[in-house]
Amino acid sequence: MALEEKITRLKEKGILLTIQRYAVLEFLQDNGLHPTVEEIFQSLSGIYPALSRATVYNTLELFKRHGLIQEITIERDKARYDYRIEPHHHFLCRQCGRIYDVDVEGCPIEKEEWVDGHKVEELRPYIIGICSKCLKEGGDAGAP
Amino acid sequence: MALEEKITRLKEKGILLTIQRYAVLEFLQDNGLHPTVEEIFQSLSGIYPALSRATVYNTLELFKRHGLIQEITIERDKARYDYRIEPHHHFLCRQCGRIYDVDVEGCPIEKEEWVDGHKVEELRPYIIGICSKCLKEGGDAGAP
DNA sequence: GTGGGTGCAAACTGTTTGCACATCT
DNA sequence: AGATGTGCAAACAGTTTGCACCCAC
Repeated sequence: MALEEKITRLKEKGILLTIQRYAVLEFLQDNGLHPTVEEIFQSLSGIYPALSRATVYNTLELFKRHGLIQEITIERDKARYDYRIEPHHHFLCRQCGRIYDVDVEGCPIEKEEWVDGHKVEELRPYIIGICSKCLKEGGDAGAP
Repeated sequence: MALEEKITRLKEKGILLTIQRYAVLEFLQDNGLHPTVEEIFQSLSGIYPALSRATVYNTLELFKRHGLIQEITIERDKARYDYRIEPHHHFLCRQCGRIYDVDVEGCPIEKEEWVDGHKVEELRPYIIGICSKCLKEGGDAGAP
C-alpha cells in the first residue's frame, strides 16, 4: 500500500499527520528490514534532534491500532515493525538476526475466517532457521 | 511425547535430572495453558519454597535448547512455554488472553524444508483474534 | 481557549548476570 | 575434589507512564 493511501486513511479517521508521524511512516516505508524502535529512533533523531522515544512508541502503537503497519514479535526481547500489511511470513535467521519477508501460497488459515470456532483477525506466521546468505558464507557472518 | 521419553532424552545427553527440573517438566506436562515463567514459579514455589526464579529461567532455557519444550513469543511482553513440541498453531484471544492449541492440516511450509533458499528449523504459526468462548459470552469475560 | 500531540524523566516488568553455597558423581 | 546446579540480589533492556509544555484547530 502506497504512502499516500495510508496518509489518506489517517486523515479519514481524523488523526493529525504531524511531522513526527510522517517521519516514522516514511522511514518504515523506506526501510524494509523490519527495524526495532531503537533503530527507528536513532535514525530519525539524526534529522529531528528533539524527537522523543515516547513519541516513536506512541506513533507505532497508533499506526498498529489503525492497521497501517504490523508488529513483529518473532523475537521476545524487542518489537519490530513492518510497513507491509499484506499477508506474508517472516523468516528470522538465528545466526545473523536478519528478518526476511517470505511469500507463501496455499496457507489453510486466512484472515477473517474461523478456526475451531475462534474468529481469526490477525496472522503472524513466523519461521526460524538459517538464511541462504549465512548458509553460503558458512562461517558466522555478522548482520548487515 | 511422554514424560518418560523426555527424561530419557535428558539422561542420554548427560543432563542431570534434579528435583527442580523434574518439577518444571512435570508442571508443563500437566498445564496445557502455556504458562508464563511467573506462573510456573508461583505454582512450584508453593511446593518448593526455596525455588528460585533464576532456576526456572535456566531450566526452561535448557529444555528449549534441547528441544524438549517450545517457547511461545506471540505476546511481546512475556514468554510462554509449551510442553507439546509436535507442530501446531497457537491462537491468542486478544480479549481474554487465553492461548489455544490449534491443529492445522496442509501447511505449505514444514520443518527441515527450504523456503527462498533459507533452511527452516522452527515454525511459530501464531493466530490472533477472538476465541469462541468470548464470542459466546459476548461481554468482556475475564481470563480463567 | 481547548484538545490532542510531544518531550523528558522516572517508574515498571520481564529477563539476565555474578557470585557464593549446595549437591551429585 | 571437581564439576554442575541452585538461590539470591543486583543489574539490565525495552517499554510504559505522568506530567509540563507546545501546537493546531
